[in-house]
Amino acid sequence: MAKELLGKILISGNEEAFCGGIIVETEAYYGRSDPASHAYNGITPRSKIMFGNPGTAYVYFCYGNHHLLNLVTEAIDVPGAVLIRAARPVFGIEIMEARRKTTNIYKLAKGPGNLTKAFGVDGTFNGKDITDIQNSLFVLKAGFLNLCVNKDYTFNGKFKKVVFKISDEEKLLKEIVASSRIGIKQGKEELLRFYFKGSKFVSGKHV
DNA sequence: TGAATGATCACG
DNA sequence: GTGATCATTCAT
Repeated sequence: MAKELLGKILISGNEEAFCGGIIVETEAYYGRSDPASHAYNGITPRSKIMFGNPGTAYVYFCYGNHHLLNLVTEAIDVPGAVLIRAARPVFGIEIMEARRKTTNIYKLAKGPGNLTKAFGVDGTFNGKDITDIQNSLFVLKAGFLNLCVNKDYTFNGKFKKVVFKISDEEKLLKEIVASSRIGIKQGKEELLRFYFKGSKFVSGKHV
Protein backbone atom coordinates (compact mmCIF):
# COMPACT_ATOMS: atom_id res chain seq x y z
CA MET A 1 0.00 0.00 0.00
CA ALA A 2 2.88 2.38 0.67
CA LYS A 3 3.91 1.93 -2.96
CA GLU A 4 0.32 2.09 -4.16
CA LEU A 5 -0.18 5.46 -2.52
CA LEU A 6 2.68 7.02 -4.46
CA GLY A 7 1.13 9.09 -7.23
CA LYS A 8 -2.26 9.35 -5.56
CA ILE A 9 -3.76 12.77 -4.90
CA LEU A 10 -4.06 13.96 -1.32
CA ILE A 11 -6.69 16.66 -0.94
CA SER A 12 -7.73 18.70 2.05
CA GLY A 13 -9.80 21.72 2.78
CA ASN A 14 -13.07 23.53 2.66
CA GLU A 15 -14.58 26.36 0.65
CA GLU A 16 -12.01 28.85 1.93
CA ALA A 17 -8.88 26.73 1.78
CA PHE A 18 -8.83 23.94 -0.76
CA CYS A 19 -5.57 22.33 -1.75
CA GLY A 20 -4.10 19.12 -3.10
CA GLY A 21 -0.91 17.39 -4.11
CA ILE A 22 0.60 14.21 -5.49
CA ILE A 23 1.99 11.88 -2.85
CA VAL A 24 5.66 11.30 -3.69
CA GLU A 25 7.10 9.72 -0.52
CA THR A 26 5.73 7.21 1.99
CA GLU A 27 6.82 4.81 4.71
CA ALA A 28 5.20 1.56 5.81
CA TYR A 29 4.70 0.62 9.45
CA TYR A 30 3.53 -2.76 10.65
CA GLY A 31 2.55 -3.97 14.10
CA ARG A 32 3.94 -6.59 16.43
CA SER A 33 6.78 -7.44 14.08
CA ASP A 34 7.91 -3.84 13.66
CA PRO A 35 9.76 -2.22 16.58
CA ALA A 36 9.43 1.20 14.94
CA SER A 37 5.63 0.96 14.83
CA HIS A 38 3.37 2.56 17.41
CA ALA A 39 1.46 -0.73 17.38
CA TYR A 40 4.56 -2.74 18.35
CA ASN A 41 3.37 -3.00 21.95
CA GLY A 42 -0.22 -3.70 21.04
CA ILE A 43 -3.30 -1.59 21.50
CA THR A 44 -2.90 1.65 23.45
CA PRO A 45 -5.13 4.74 23.50
CA ARG A 46 -2.99 6.19 20.71
CA SER A 47 -2.33 3.10 18.60
CA LYS A 48 -5.89 1.78 18.60
CA ILE A 49 -6.54 3.67 15.36
CA MET A 50 -4.01 1.42 13.63
CA PHE A 51 -6.13 -1.60 14.59
CA GLY A 52 -9.28 -0.05 13.20
CA ASN A 53 -10.80 0.48 9.78
CA PRO A 54 -8.48 0.66 6.79
CA GLY A 55 -8.84 3.95 4.94
CA THR A 56 -8.87 6.10 8.05
CA ALA A 57 -6.39 8.79 8.97
CA TYR A 58 -4.02 8.22 11.87
CA VAL A 59 -2.68 11.60 12.96
CA TYR A 60 -0.45 12.02 15.96
CA PHE A 61 1.59 14.79 17.54
CA CYS A 62 5.34 14.30 17.33
CA TYR A 63 8.35 15.93 18.98
CA GLY A 64 6.14 18.55 20.58
CA ASN A 65 5.88 20.40 17.29
CA HIS A 66 4.44 18.44 14.44
CA HIS A 67 1.40 16.48 13.41
CA LEU A 68 2.17 13.43 11.27
CA LEU A 69 -0.33 11.92 8.85
CA ASN A 70 -0.67 8.16 8.35
CA LEU A 71 -3.27 6.15 6.48
CA VAL A 72 -4.46 2.91 8.08
CA THR A 73 -4.03 0.14 5.53
CA GLU A 74 -4.73 -3.29 7.02
CA ALA A 75 -7.89 -5.15 7.93
CA ILE A 76 -9.61 -4.54 11.23
CA ASP A 77 -7.57 -5.91 14.17
CA VAL A 78 -4.46 -6.05 11.98
CA PRO A 79 -2.23 -3.07 12.78
CA GLY A 80 -0.59 -1.26 9.91
CA ALA A 81 -0.32 2.23 8.47
CA VAL A 82 1.50 4.26 5.87
CA LEU A 83 3.19 7.52 6.82
CA ILE A 84 2.71 10.21 4.19
CA ARG A 85 6.09 11.93 4.09
CA ALA A 86 5.97 14.29 1.10
CA ALA A 87 3.76 15.53 -1.70
CA ARG A 88 4.07 17.61 -4.81
CA PRO A 89 1.62 20.53 -4.53
CA VAL A 90 -0.66 20.88 -7.56
CA PHE A 91 -3.43 23.25 -6.54
CA GLY A 92 -4.20 25.58 -3.68
CA ILE A 93 -0.50 26.37 -3.67
CA GLU A 94 -1.00 29.92 -2.40
CA ILE A 95 -2.78 28.47 0.63
CA MET A 96 0.10 26.15 1.35
CA GLU A 97 2.57 29.02 0.96
CA ALA A 98 0.68 31.05 3.53
CA ARG A 99 0.59 28.18 6.01
CA ARG A 100 4.25 27.32 5.54
CA LYS A 101 5.47 30.91 5.25
CA THR A 102 7.62 30.07 2.26
CA THR A 103 7.18 30.23 -1.51
CA ASN A 104 9.73 27.53 -2.30
CA ILE A 105 7.41 24.98 -3.88
CA TYR A 106 9.87 22.15 -3.29
CA LYS A 107 9.76 22.74 0.45
CA LEU A 108 6.02 23.26 0.89
CA ALA A 109 5.14 19.62 1.63
CA LYS A 110 8.60 18.10 1.96
CA GLY A 111 8.82 16.03 5.13
CA PRO A 112 5.88 14.67 7.16
CA GLY A 113 5.65 17.64 9.52
CA ASN A 114 5.80 20.18 6.71
CA LEU A 115 3.25 18.23 4.69
CA THR A 116 0.61 18.33 7.43
CA LYS A 117 1.24 22.02 7.99
CA ALA A 118 0.87 22.76 4.28
CA PHE A 119 -2.34 20.74 4.06
CA GLY A 120 -3.74 22.06 7.33
CA VAL A 121 -3.88 18.61 8.90
CA ASP A 122 -3.99 18.42 12.69
CA GLY A 123 -5.23 16.10 15.43
CA THR A 124 -8.86 16.73 14.59
CA PHE A 125 -8.36 14.58 11.48
CA ASN A 126 -7.44 11.53 13.55
CA GLY A 127 -9.82 8.66 12.81
CA LYS A 128 -11.46 10.34 9.81
CA ASP A 129 -12.35 8.33 6.71
CA ILE A 130 -10.00 9.46 3.94
CA THR A 131 -11.73 7.50 1.19
CA ASP A 132 -14.85 9.68 1.35
CA ILE A 133 -14.60 12.78 -0.81
CA GLN A 134 -17.33 14.38 1.27
CA ASN A 135 -14.80 14.76 4.06
CA SER A 136 -12.30 17.59 4.26
CA LEU A 137 -9.34 15.23 3.91
CA PHE A 138 -9.24 12.45 1.37
CA VAL A 139 -7.13 10.57 -1.13
CA LEU A 140 -8.27 10.55 -4.70
CA LYS A 141 -8.35 7.09 -6.23
CA ALA A 142 -7.10 8.32 -9.56
CA GLY A 143 -3.41 7.59 -9.51
CA PHE A 144 -0.37 8.98 -11.15
CA LEU A 145 -0.82 7.07 -14.37
CA ASN A 146 -4.40 8.21 -14.70
CA LEU A 147 -3.16 11.77 -14.56
CA CYS A 148 -0.56 11.27 -17.22
CA VAL A 149 -2.95 11.50 -20.13
CA ASN A 150 -2.19 14.35 -22.49
CA LYS A 151 -4.73 16.75 -21.13
CA ASP A 152 -5.58 18.66 -18.02
CA TYR A 153 -7.08 16.79 -15.13
CA THR A 154 -10.47 17.88 -13.87
CA PHE A 155 -11.81 17.14 -10.44
CA ASN A 156 -15.38 17.95 -9.52
CA GLY A 157 -15.21 17.85 -5.78
CA LYS A 158 -17.53 18.88 -3.03
CA PHE A 159 -16.29 22.43 -3.01
CA LYS A 160 -15.26 23.48 -6.46
CA LYS A 161 -14.00 22.36 -9.80
CA VAL A 162 -10.25 22.05 -9.96
CA VAL A 163 -8.14 21.86 -13.07
CA PHE A 164 -4.45 21.26 -12.98
CA LYS A 165 -1.69 19.97 -15.19
CA ILE A 166 1.20 17.68 -14.45
CA SER A 167 4.48 18.94 -15.84
CA ASP A 168 6.25 16.82 -18.42
CA GLU A 169 9.27 16.63 -16.18
CA GLU A 170 7.26 15.21 -13.31
CA LYS A 171 5.43 12.74 -15.55
CA LEU A 172 8.68 10.96 -16.17
CA LEU A 173 9.21 10.24 -12.49
CA LYS A 174 7.52 6.89 -12.13
CA GLU A 175 10.40 4.77 -10.93
CA ILE A 176 9.93 3.82 -7.29
CA VAL A 177 12.91 3.48 -4.98
CA ALA A 178 12.97 1.72 -1.60
CA SER A 179 15.20 2.77 1.27
CA SER A 180 15.38 2.49 5.02
CA ARG A 181 12.94 4.61 7.01
CA ILE A 182 13.93 8.01 8.36
CA GLY A 183 14.11 9.11 11.97
CA ILE A 184 13.80 5.73 13.66
CA LYS A 185 16.27 3.83 15.84
CA GLN A 186 14.96 0.30 15.48
CA GLY A 187 13.90 -1.39 12.27
CA LYS A 188 16.36 0.57 10.14
CA GLU A 189 17.36 -2.47 8.14
CA GLU A 190 13.90 -2.83 6.61
CA LEU A 191 13.51 -1.03 3.28
CA LEU A 192 10.06 0.39 3.97
CA ARG A 193 10.45 3.94 2.69
CA PHE A 194 9.31 4.50 -0.88
CA TYR A 195 9.56 7.48 -3.20
CA PHE A 196 9.76 8.57 -6.81
CA LYS A 197 13.38 8.46 -7.84
CA GLY A 198 14.70 11.88 -8.72
CA SER A 199 11.74 13.90 -7.47
CA LYS A 200 12.71 17.25 -6.00
CA PHE A 201 9.68 17.12 -3.73
CA VAL A 202 11.01 14.17 -1.70
CA SER A 203 12.56 14.72 1.74
CA GLY A 204 15.81 13.36 3.08
CA LYS A 205 18.58 11.78 1.11
CA HIS A 206 17.99 10.21 -2.28
CA VAL A 207 19.50 6.85 -3.08
C1' DT B 1 24.79 19.42 15.56
C1' DG B 2 21.57 20.67 18.85
C1' DA B 3 17.55 23.20 20.72
C1' DA B 4 12.62 23.61 20.83
C1' DT B 5 8.53 21.34 22.23
C1' DG B 6 4.69 18.38 24.47
C1' DA B 7 2.08 13.94 24.04
C1' DT B 8 2.60 9.14 25.06
C1' DC B 9 3.49 5.03 27.65
C1' DA B 10 5.88 1.66 30.72
C1' DC B 11 6.64 1.40 35.27
C1' DG B 12 5.85 1.65 40.19
C1' DG C 1 2.69 10.63 38.97
C1' DT C 2 7.33 10.36 36.61
C1' DG C 3 10.87 10.24 33.21
C1' DA C 4 12.61 8.55 28.99
C1' DT C 5 11.50 8.60 24.49
C1' DC C 6 10.05 10.33 20.12
C1' DA C 7 7.85 8.11 12.43
C1' DT C 8 10.73 16.42 13.12
C1' DT C 9 12.21 20.90 11.75
C1' DC C 10 15.13 24.79 11.49
C1' DA C 11 18.95 27.63 12.31
C1' DT C 12 23.69 27.50 13.34
